[in-house]
Amino acid sequence: MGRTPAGQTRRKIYTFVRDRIIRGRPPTVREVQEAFGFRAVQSAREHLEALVSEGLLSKEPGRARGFGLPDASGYGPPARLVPLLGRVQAGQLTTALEEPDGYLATQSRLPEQELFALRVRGRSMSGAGILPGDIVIVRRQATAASGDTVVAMVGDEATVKTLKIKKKRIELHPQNPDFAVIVVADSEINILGKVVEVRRYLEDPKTG
Amino acid sequence: MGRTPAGQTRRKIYTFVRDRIIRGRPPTVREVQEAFGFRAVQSAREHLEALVSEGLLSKEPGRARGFGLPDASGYGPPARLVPLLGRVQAGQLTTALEEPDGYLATQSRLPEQELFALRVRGRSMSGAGILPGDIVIVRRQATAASGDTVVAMVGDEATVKTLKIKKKRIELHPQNPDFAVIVVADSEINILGKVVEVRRYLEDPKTG
DNA sequence: ATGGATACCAGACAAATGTCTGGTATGTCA
DNA sequence: TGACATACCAGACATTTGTCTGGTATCCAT
Repeated sequence: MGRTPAGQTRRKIYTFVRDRIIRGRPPTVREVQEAFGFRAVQSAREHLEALVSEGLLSKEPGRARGFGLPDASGYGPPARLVPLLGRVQAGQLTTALEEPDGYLATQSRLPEQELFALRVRGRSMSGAGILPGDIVIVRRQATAASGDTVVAMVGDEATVKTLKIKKKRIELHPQNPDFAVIVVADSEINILGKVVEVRRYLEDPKTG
Repeated sequence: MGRTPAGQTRRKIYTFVRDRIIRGRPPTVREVQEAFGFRAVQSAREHLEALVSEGLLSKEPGRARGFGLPDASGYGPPARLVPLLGRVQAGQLTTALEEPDGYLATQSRLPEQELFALRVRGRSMSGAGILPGDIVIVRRQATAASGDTVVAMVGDEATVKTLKIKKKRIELHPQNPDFAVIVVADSEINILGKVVEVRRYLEDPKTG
């Protein structure tokens, strides 16, 4: 019946669908139909197919709620959750991973198992903008390049430091003049991973 | 046939389903069945229903891919995307919001429209651990409390500062001795919002 | 005006998916 | 041992959902 200017409804349908996907469940064709007051399923379907042709949506034909966001859409890969660990003590990483304090949404393409998040204690990295209470997201790896910010075991607890590789030894540099450089033989270093992201929540992220 | 120790398979199914929801589309009962090698749909169904009873999953009966993550699950609300703006110039916030540089996954419960993200320029907030290139996530609001980290218009560009409310005037404090405090009459202040989160990507978040 | 494109509609069919009934085997515990 | 719960299976049915065919109305450019 009535007719909408070209592209207007289309755009709204796109935002609607995208929002639903991000929230965890794409809409069915009929849900789109109802949300926009179409009297025919086909109307919704045509818009949706058009959005797929434009590359704004992807879809798996024949499957219920088959729409998705294409990887190359600039909206980032689908989010996934990374376990947040309160603290990690000697040899306890695997155990800690099984009982996380919570989960953080990230957009990393890495397998979930390769990432974890850790709450920072102490001011030893303040000079690098990593403050107590901040959360670092870490990619698990046993080695790292000189200059990388890493999580390593120092004594019996995991700490964040800047890695410096020297000829015969390895140094863990704090970024704060009040703390001392830690020097270890390269056979003794125990690197848990490399920091790929730092986060700071200035208010409760759940309520805020 | 074979039988698995109590709860083991159940736990794996939970992780599987949760992961799929976060990625944007919950599995069907039959997808769970196949993923775990059940020879009957009902087996998968029983596990799923049990997870709902335990409160680990929510579901809408009768609907395709009807499972979801309960809000109170501790895994945070479903992720949603916040638009990332490269820079904001005078009066351009609304325009900028329509053409974001990308999107970031967050777990905020706030409506999507109330949040935006901004890339930080300059070292004026280094003392607060906010470095150039960092991303701040901002809740849109025209006022804020003294001491809050805010995004405000200074000249014709948005900048991040600490807000101090004095008797008759408002001060925007940098956190860096090299920068000067900005003093404005409280009628002239133009606050875009309050910083609720700071992020720093130490390697390319898409490849990393 | 006319052909084409867009936006929408009505009704149906078929596949995907949720749900159900009734069963077997294995473990736990009184 | 027997009652009970758990884990699983086989096969079917009903609903939801994707898909299709054929149509009307409006706008635009030629």
